[in-house]
Amino acid sequence: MAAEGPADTLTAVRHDVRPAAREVEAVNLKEFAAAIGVSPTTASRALGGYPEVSEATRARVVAAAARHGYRPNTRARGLATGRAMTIGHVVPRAASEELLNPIFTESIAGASEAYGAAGYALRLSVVPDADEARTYRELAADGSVDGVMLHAPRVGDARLALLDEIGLPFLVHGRVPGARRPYAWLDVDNARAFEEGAGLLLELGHRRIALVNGRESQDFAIRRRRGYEAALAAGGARCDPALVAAGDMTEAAGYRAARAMFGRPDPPTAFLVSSMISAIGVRRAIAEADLRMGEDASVVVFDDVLSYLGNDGPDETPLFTALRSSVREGGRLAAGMLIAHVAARAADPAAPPPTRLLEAEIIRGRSTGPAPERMSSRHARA
Amino acid sequence: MAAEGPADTLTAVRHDVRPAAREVEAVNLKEFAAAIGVSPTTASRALGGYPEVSEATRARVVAAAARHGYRPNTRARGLATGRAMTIGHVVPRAASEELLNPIFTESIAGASEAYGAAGYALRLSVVPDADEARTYRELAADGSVDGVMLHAPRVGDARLALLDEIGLPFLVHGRVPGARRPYAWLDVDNARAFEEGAGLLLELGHRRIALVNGRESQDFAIRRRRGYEAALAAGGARCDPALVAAGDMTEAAGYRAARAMFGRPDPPTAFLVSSMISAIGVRRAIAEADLRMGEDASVVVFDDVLSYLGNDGPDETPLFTALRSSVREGGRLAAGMLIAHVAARAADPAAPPPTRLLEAEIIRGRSTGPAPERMSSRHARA
DNA sequence: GAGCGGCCTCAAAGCGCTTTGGACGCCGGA
DNA sequence: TCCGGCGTCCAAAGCGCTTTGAGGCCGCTC
Repeated sequence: MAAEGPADTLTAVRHDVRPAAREVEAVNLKEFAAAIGVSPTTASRALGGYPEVSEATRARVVAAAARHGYRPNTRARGLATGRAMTIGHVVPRAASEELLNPIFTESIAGASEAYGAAGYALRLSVVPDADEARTYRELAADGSVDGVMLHAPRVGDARLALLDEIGLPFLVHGRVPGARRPYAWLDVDNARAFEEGAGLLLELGHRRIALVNGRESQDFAIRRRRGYEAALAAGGARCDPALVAAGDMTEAAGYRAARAMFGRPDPPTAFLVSSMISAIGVRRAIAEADLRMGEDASVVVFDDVLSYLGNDGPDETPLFTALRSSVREGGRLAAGMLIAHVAARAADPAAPPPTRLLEAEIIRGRSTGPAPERMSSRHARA
Repeated sequence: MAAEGPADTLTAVRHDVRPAAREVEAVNLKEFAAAIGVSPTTASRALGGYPEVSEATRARVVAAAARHGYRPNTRARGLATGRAMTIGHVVPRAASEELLNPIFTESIAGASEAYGAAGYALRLSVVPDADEARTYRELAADGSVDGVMLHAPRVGDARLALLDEIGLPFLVHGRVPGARRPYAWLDVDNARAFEEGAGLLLELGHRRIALVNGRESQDFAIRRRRGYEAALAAGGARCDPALVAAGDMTEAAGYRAARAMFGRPDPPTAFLVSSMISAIGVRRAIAEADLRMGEDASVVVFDDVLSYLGNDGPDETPLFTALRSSVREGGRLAAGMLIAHVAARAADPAAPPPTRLLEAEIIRGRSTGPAPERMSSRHARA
């Protein structure tokens, strides 16, 4: 069981590839069953939860397994059942270096938790960009995964067709605009969230509402703008292109966008911001313009709830008024759906792909307030 | 091969656990070999690169495999060879939520690249904190990994003893102070790096050098302080405890630490900072004190080269003078060492664990300059 | 007291691969 | 011409498990 077993003295190896020393390998079913005095069949069934064994026996076997530390060998089991009990996540290297990185990470962490709870494993591959398609093919060909999760969908994402072609079940965390066939996905209702956010600001009397968005090569950014526009239209507010920025979701970009808008003759009194990071930049611009956030300028932010990026103000109230939807929780839910989807497809290859739209929760923080009486500019308070 | 195979009409399933539909499964060795007119043995050997087949045959088989998209089934192969060809990374949930997160991610990404190149897979488990030990035991018991990588070592880390006990090969990315037995690790020479950094500042004439460090519950922080102290001692500079801060490596913490030091009667003229993020905070404090970085106050930073956190100044020169060591590259190297270690241990269970110390590279940026003539204080330039 | 479930065992057939021990054909050398 | 030897391939065992089919042994019920 431990490392001190007699060295196997593997002499005269014939090939390079050799069975590994047994060190890590644990007892096998036969030995385990013999040790507790049942047949391998019974032990297997007891552990597998099949109805053919009595409750008493099952309990005894399960207890013994826990005590002995016996677990059926994954590979043997997989070989027998035909299932890998593994979900793949493939991240192209370029993407792994982008700012999106924390989002990936967070989603994957959530998914991993869900897999663990369901007895699944997560296989992570960070691959050179050119190898992405090949990786999927290999994953399918050698049967090392039962399905894959797709992150950071792109417009007209080629991965969907590829995976359909090779018959590997998948689920997209996000949505793919322009997809040809139905596919499984889980997404946040970005349009609705931004519609609500803009609606809130309108209710507070704001008319000059800016949008500090992510790049529109990303599906969610497009949807967010649409929601924003819809709200403004519904509220009868004019939609000024000068108040819409789309760029990287960095502190610096948020700062620059907001500062530029403050420099205009008719500056915004409120901001709808696509990420917490950008919002910090917007806040900096507000402070620099000698305005007070929540009084002279309101901010509503979309908060992905990245775990190490809190939204806590000095007291209990959140700093920012936010549309909140946890990416990690999203990853967790997506994982559950994917597992179910894999099972459904195994039973019926024509099973329709599951989809789910999460609503962001709106929380009131200290960054929003009624629109200032008069259009405030950076000089208004002087 | 594709999804359109006739539905298997799996009727009257007896149990819940059922062989998955064959959709994803590819052709097997027997079929493949038959298709190209060789025996399974020959095909296997050709693909495996064994000397028993002629070059001509091998080429033919390999080409056919590429064309057919044939890859030996991972589980079957693993079962036969006794190797999982998989390395596990276990991340306790709490840790995954910490600020350390980006470091983890980056190291794992690097490792994944190396595994991929070596034909290994990475199995990632984010587990509830209480389940960490159990996870390792299970990983060993069901044979799903050949070894594990350890991140974020803690003082007297209990995982070493546990893994030794269950006989699972591992490698630590970092080092564990107070370890009882030799273990495999890869680490950056933090002491040397900070010694060099402080040395550079001393050479520039600085005597009041501050250290803005991470928490000393982390091994690297302790080593960094030691390096700093050693350099000061060697340079004959006094080591003022008021100029040493240890805390979270956040922008805010860096800012606060530097601001507090500037508020003292005898402020520092230079800073040695443990992370790029903190350095941004330090820079903010410098600006706020109406000083110029690189002139009135110098900064040397340890740069983990997180891919989405550049150190580029306006022109080609880096913004910060830095001790640079890429975490991602570290992960990559660590992965290679671990794979080799696993193989070595399989051949000889008593094989000594490999270790490696990486030297950080020092790069000159715009944040360092000669010590100001007179001790500058925030009022000196007024 | 025969019949019947319930629980369990045994034996065996795979899952798809690697690896061994042999066998087959073909070569050059004797 | 015959034979050893080499290059090549084959048949079969076995990795550890699940799953099936065929009973066997209980203790019940009727």
